[in-house]
Amino acid sequence: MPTEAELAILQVLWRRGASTVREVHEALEERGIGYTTVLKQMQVMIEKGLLTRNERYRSHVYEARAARERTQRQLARELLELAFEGSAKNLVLGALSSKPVSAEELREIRRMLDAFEREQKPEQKRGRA
Amino acid sequence: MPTEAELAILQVLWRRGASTVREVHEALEERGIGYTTVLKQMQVMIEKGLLTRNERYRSHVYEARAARERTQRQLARELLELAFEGSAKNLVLGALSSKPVSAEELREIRRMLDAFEREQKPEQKRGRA
DNA sequence: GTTGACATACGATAAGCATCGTACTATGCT
DNA sequence: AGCATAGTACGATGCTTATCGTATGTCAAC
Repeated sequence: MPTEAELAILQVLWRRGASTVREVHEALEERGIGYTTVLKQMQVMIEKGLLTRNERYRSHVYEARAARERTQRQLARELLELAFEGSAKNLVLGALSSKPVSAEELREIRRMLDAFEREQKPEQKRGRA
Repeated sequence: MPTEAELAILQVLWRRGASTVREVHEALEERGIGYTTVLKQMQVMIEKGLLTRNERYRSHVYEARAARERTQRQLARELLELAFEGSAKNLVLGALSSKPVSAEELREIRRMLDAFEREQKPEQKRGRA
């Protein structure tokens, strides 16, 4: 369970892929946060197992250890238990009412639901693996 | 943005309605946490504006200041920005894949989507105030 | 081989969180 | 009145987070 600052760093790494501290720091510049702060945070994240790094070069290259989707799933689960009494429906409701959602996005969500329902119902014979 | 421990207390208050510290403590007993700990936390939550209390009786009676839905909406929004790059679709996906969801719940979610789509169409509507 | 630029390592600090112990207070029973 | 009980208030502790400053290492170019 990454903290807020850690999530900001993870977001950058997920978006850019493997990066140096300097690159992450620059991507986070709008936050007005010091270089060594980012460095230290990333070092701590290594210890926590959130990142891996390649030390072959002078500037170490960091990478997120877990895929974005996996972390997101875990966070959703956590929030679900902590604040939504496990009700996925309410979490979805919260997500949708928390900010205006475009019709386009609503459509995509619906498509996702379709896919989900198909997958969840294995009583029907499936042709593909 | 309530912390984890604070959310546990809020959950109890939302479920039970106005309650004394003792009642909250008992509802949380499976956590094996001390009485004065709960008391202190609730006092802090008063200072933060998360709770209100009625001191008319010897045992003060506490109540959540914000409705469950409002807090949930805010939490969803927060997680959305922090970890999902604002993509409601991905948050919904995360919620659904984080644990098995019953067909019944899927149906309800779909119904909710319908309601949303209808609401979004005529004009830009916000959540209730 | 000294220097400047850039890197990492790491200790220090201030704030917030979760937890509890102890002190104090009000109530009711005998 | 005096005591036990059940409450609140609050300080202290240990831990984590976010932040930064300083020390130190590396390397290229003069």
